[in-house]
Amino acid sequence: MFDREKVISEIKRSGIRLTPQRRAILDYLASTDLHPNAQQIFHEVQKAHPDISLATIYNTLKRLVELGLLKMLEVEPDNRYETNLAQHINLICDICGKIQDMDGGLSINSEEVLHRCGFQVRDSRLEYHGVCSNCRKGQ
Amino acid sequence: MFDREKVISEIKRSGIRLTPQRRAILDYLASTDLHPNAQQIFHEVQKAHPDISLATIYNTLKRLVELGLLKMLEVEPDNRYETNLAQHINLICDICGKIQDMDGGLSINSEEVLHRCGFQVRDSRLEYHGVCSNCRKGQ
DNA sequence: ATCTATGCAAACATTTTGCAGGCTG
DNA sequence: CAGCCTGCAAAATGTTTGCATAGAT
Repeated sequence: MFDREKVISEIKRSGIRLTPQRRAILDYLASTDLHPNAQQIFHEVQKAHPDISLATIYNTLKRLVELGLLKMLEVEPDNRYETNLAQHINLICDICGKIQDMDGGLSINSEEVLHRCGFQVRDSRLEYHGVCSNCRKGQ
Repeated sequence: MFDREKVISEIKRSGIRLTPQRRAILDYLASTDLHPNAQQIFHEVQKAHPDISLATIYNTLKRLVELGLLKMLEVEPDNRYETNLAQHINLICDICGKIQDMDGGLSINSEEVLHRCGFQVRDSRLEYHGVCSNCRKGQ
């Protein structure tokens, strides 16, 4: 899901510094598929780095997104981060907010979009909103 | 794209009040496919209603979304609103922020998602991010 | 006449930024 | 040892809320 070693070597290659705080953030991201938000990452990383600040979390996440090593999901009430860079569909539960990945893509391809709309596709963002299996039980 | 008359009758049926401000907001939404944000709607409606407040814009938009008459696109830096309720893909330009619609959907259907992931799909949100035709010219 | 909607301003919450000092490479 | 990164706090910004009054039904 998130090859910590590969990401670290990519960071070194890019020239940005690998601090203990950034290592801890990467460790957490490599360990979860919860699509956490900044606060969750903050609380988790705080366990090992009690002095870390939220600003460092945000700065690091921004860098990782810029480097293309992390994807930010712009969902309410606050952004979530995912490490799965392969094309997939995010299943987002309207009840509990859980996000799970489902492999799959679109039938329409980039060339067709370029031809039909003159739009050059660089990235896709595919979401299904609904009710997850857990929340369906409770209803 | 947005049947103003149908939306108005739906509003009346639902019991929420149809004020001049709300009419003006609906008129603007029916007239554009710009996928405007709250500020743009505010500025546009201000032309006819100089005293309208941003809070009224937000309240009305929220009501319309709750009624299912409008869709909110959770994009940075601020949310956009779209009146096209049919299944389609939003083409979002990374350069200028323009959003255009492209008809089309996913090859995977709801029953398959339910079967594969136990997830009950209620809505989809499909976006392609890239560069629109206008911004491609300038590059 | 009732009760929701409005406008105003303050409140909120997430994210960003400025700065002095610390640590990576 | 140069310069990026950190933590802290303040700022910025989109959105929500509280309240008294106006207005739709």
